[in-house]
Amino acid sequence: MKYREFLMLHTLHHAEKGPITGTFMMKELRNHGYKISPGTMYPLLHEMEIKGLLKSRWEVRNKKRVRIYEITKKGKKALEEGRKKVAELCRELLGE
Amino acid sequence: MKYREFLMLHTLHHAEKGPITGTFMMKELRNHGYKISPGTMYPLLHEMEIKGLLKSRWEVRNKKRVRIYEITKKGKKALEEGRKKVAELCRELLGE
DNA sequence: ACACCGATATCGAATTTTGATATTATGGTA
DNA sequence: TACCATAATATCAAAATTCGATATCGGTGT
Repeated sequence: MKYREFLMLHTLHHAEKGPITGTFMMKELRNHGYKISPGTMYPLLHEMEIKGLLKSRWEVRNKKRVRIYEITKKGKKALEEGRKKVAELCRELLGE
Repeated sequence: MKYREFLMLHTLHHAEKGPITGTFMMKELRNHGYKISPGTMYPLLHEMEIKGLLKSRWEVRNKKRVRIYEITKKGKKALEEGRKKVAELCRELLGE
């Protein structure tokens, strides 16, 4: 499980709760100690859409045009898989 | 928390249980789904020694000369810090 | 129409990882 | 002793990834 997968996992986690945008995710990740640059975030979201984990549409929010991403069925599956890996990681590093 | 920090954390985790070597850690990480090349592993161990998280010595095992790494007091502290971060990660992604 | 603002997109530079290859010491053989 | 095979460690150029400054794009107010 590489770094980029963790970023995807976080993204899916938030997308599961509700629609997300690029700036929202950057702030959210920042709050959890992940300083992600736009040059990583936007291509990441795009890649996730290509992979079918998210689907996007344009929308106007706060008088700004933003791209809204929503999680797909495939994305939810990937999220569950990712959670299993994190659970394993916890068992491994934090004990049973 | 970047990828390299996760690798360090895993390494400290194993070093806490007992002395480790480069090849041992590569195999161990492989078993947990992290495919690390020697070009990452050895410089990582060296960096960790420079940072004072591990200390090393040469030893002969199975008729081969290996570098043995042991965790230091500073390494144990770093391990605890890392575990806290993983625990946060789990709470965040897996729920309370 | 125009300027400003903020979200998204882009891309060359900087950083990190890879993986093939080199180095090194050991044990065995002659 | 000299030489070879083996395996662990070390190295480094190439590939992959991330950064971050800059560009683009559309909405809003004047």
